[in-house]
Amino acid sequence: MQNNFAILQAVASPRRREILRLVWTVEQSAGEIHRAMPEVSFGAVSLQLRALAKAGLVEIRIDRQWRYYRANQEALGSVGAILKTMWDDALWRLKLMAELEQTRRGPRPGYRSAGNLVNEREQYEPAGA
Amino acid sequence: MQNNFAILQAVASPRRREILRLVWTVEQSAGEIHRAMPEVSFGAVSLQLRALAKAGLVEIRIDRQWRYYRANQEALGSVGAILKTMWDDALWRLKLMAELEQTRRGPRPGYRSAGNLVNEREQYEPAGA
DNA sequence: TTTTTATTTAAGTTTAAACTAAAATAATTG
DNA sequence: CAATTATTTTAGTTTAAACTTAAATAAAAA
Repeated sequence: MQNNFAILQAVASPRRREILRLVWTVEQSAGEIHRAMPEVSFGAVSLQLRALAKAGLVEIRIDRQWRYYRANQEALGSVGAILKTMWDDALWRLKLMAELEQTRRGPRPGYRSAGNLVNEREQYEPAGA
Repeated sequence: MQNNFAILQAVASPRRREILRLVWTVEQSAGEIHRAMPEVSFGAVSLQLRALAKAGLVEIRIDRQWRYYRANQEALGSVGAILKTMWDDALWRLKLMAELEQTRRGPRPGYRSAGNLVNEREQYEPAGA
């Protein structure tokens, strides 16, 4: 059976969660993972990958001189579902913030500068409403 | 909304999980909690309680000079379900081990010492099977 | 075989968490 | 108010995790 303690322990680290997210649906080599997080050394990435492997949370496929890592979603069990929710929430929040930024940027719709219409008011309702 | 990161972080510590288990269904004062884990100092218990409170995982009811702590199961969300599963599993495992111990301890069923029946063989199947 | 590419591992350092002991706070009782 | 009880908070220490750099391993290409 899965060792839930080890899973919670492993998943408590933001760095390891970041790695898990990167290899959640696609396998990636340690080098590719490192390129996605250059703020940390290659060695650190390798060590965290080892920690994840020790907890059984990533699977490794060896091909020539490369080792491809991939999240073991089954091993993560319900903890995996929590991670997915967290990531989806974060994405949703980013999207919402981007939209708010959009409405804040530039003059309000219908604003005229030197007599010229700068920001045409969009027609939100269908024409024949 | 609940901060899942903080929850995972808080729940990664065995000590904090132990405290959560103690106050899962009944409220307990810091002193009572400490009496249940005397291997650690009172101060340490208090600090972990503060950490749990900061993450919103315990609620506090103040009555005179006592502060009663209780797990906030709602705040824990799906992480709470994982904890409960862990604890139930551990209990189940302990029970199983105790049973195995039982069968190992003493003479095998039906053994006779100096002509006397020492360990009566139990009737596992219903009489009329 | 030397060089390149990919990665791990070891040694040592930095940083953060957990802990202890003791002082501080706070309500209660005599 | 002094003493008691319950608990928190502070200061300093211990322990463990995360990290960096560099050496080691290993497969592949020149």
